[in-house]
Formats: sequence, C-alpha cells, structure tokens
Amino acid sequence: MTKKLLVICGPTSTGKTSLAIKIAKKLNGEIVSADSRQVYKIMNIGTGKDLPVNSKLIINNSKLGGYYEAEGIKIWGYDLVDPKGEFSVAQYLKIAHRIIDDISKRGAFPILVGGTGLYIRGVIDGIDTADVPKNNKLRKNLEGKSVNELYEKLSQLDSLKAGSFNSSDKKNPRRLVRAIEIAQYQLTKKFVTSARHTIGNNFDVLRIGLTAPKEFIDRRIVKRVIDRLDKGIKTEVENLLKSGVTWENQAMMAMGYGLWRDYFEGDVTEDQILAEWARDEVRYAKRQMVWFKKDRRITWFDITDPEFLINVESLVKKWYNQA
RNA sequence: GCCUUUGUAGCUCAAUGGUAGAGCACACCCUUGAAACGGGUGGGACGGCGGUUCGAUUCCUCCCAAAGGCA
Repeated sequence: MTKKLLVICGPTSTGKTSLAIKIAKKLNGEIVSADSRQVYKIMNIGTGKDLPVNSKLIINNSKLGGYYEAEGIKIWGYDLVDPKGEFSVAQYLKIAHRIIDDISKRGAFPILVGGTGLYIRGVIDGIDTADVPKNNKLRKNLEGKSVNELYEKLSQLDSLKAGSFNSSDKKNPRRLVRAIEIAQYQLTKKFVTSARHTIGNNFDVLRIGLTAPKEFIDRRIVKRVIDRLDKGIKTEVENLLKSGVTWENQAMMAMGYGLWRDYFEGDVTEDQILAEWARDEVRYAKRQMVWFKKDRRITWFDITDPEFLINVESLVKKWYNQA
C-alpha cells in the first residue's frame, strides 16, 4: 500500500482545520500546518491557531518542532520559531518533510492543512533553489538599487533567468535580488543543484480545496476579526512587544499585528484598525484563490453546500482505501 | 443677512486658457529561501445653469453646498 498524503487548502476562514480534525479522527490522521505565520511562537490569536485552552506544545524530538493536541488530534507545524527570528520557505520545507515522514513511519496518516500556497507547493513539488542560502552581504549591497539596475545585473549573470522574468517581476525588487543571489551562488558553486526533496514522488496525494461565495467569506472574515479582538489580540501584541519583539521583525509584518502600531503609538482608533484588518484579510483571501485556482489537481468543495461534508468524506475514504 | 475661503476619482490632495495627475481604496493578474511578503496592469473625476473666448476644469455672473468670520 502506497503512502498517502491529504492536502486541505483554500482561502482563509473556510474551516480547513476543523475539517482536517474530523477526517483525522476517522483515519488516524495527524495535521501538519502549512501556514507561514502560525510558525511563530506566542502569535496564537492573530494567526488563528484556535487551540484549546491550556494546551501546551509537546516536544519529544526537537527536529520535528512539536505538536499541540486539539480534540485528541496532533497538530504539527506551529511554534517552529521565535517571533524575533527570521523564517523562510526553506526552513519550513526541511521540517515539514521530517514531520510528514515521521507521521507516516509511525503508521499514521499525514494531513497537510493551510493557506500558504507556496509552502504546500514546496512540500509536494519541491523548490529547486531552496538550498541556495540567503546572502545578507549581497542583499545589503543591492539595497537601494533601481529595478532597472537589478535587472541589468541579473541579465549579466544569468541571461536565461532574466529572460524568463515577466513584466511584473522585472519590476519586483525582491524577486530580482533573490534571482541575483541564486545566479551568483551557482557561479561560485559550479551548479550544485541538489536533488530536490519532494513528497510528490513518494506519496499518493489528494488535494482538497475549500471555498465559498465571496460574500460569505467576507462576512466570516469580519466576524472573525471582531472575535479575535474579544479573545485578546491587543494583549497578545503587547506581550510580543514586552518579550522583545519589535515592529520591524518579520513576524510583526503579519496581518493583524503590524496594524496595531498605529493604535499603540498613534491616534488611530480600535474600530479603524479592525476595519483595516478585515480589509487586509479579504484581499488576502482573494490572492489565495488566485494562487490555488491555477493548480488543476485540486478538487474544490463549496462549504455552503449542505452536502459538502458528506461529499468530502466519501471522496477521501474512497481514495484512502484504494491500494 | 453680509464678508472670506472652498467645491476635481470612493477618500486625501495636485496641476492647467487647449477636456486633468498622484497616493490610498477598488478590480484583474503575477508569484519558487521574506509569500499573511513582494510586484504588475486597469476602470474611475473638474458641484449646476449661463457668459467671455476659436476653445474653459481654469476667467466672469448667478444658483447650490460646505467651512470660518462679522453682525
């Protein structure tokens, strides 16, 4: 019997985790979060970890991070790093692969759940250049250069790569800098493109996407933002600051966090923050859909369809029981 | 009632006697070690009726609206 991996993806607030828990209960599953912000410790309310009260991160093997338990189901992939630190896809991929292998080895069923499309794609299809490390010196040198200068430099180093850039990315400093970084690395290392680590070849993967009409999602987002205020997002932000996290940290750029700076330091009201936060989430949901829509391997379910749960579960069971 | 100022995109503001730009918002799209990040493209406006002028968003009259001041 081949190893199986279930993916549950989709825009924010479509109930991905709660569906995953339901399925996990029936099939001895364990959840692996694919969310670029839930990787940070302390950031629970704003990132929607929805953990039961008093639950604690359990660490048996530090190479796997640790897991929380919700309704008896293990959730991995949370709290991988301190909010003062940096994080990137590359780190996520390493640890996610270890977690998935470990779950599978123990005979349990891994369910990859999240809204960060890049992370999911990376885990399953791999990222060729993920092993090319960040080069802070280079990045510093390139800081402040115009996009034209950056593009020129990239063309000199790797004309093929430069040619593949579309009109949007030609003007995207971040992508240009990264491409230059890779090109330079490959020059010095003489093309050590390591065999990329992928899940796709070793696992039978089923991708499920959850969606809903836009108005439904938008309404839910507004409700959820208010809910997070009630749960104490303001205190959470204060605690982060107390623990030494600054507004400049990568983690604080997350939706629902950075916004509060204008509240704590400026004269923006709580209502204004909430409105902006909801607006950010709505836009984000849109971007997520744009991203996921392109993957034709995803089977979509509308969560407002009364038959939705029955349909998903029967599809998953059928797939799971195939040899 | 009188005087002054103002009226340009959903919002905040430019410029100009030859039919208008920006930022934010919105829509659509892109994304391979920051991805809840970063980037591209697009639609959308001169308060109203007249007058002067070859031509008015720009100058003038009146009307309407807003803000401030004087009574």
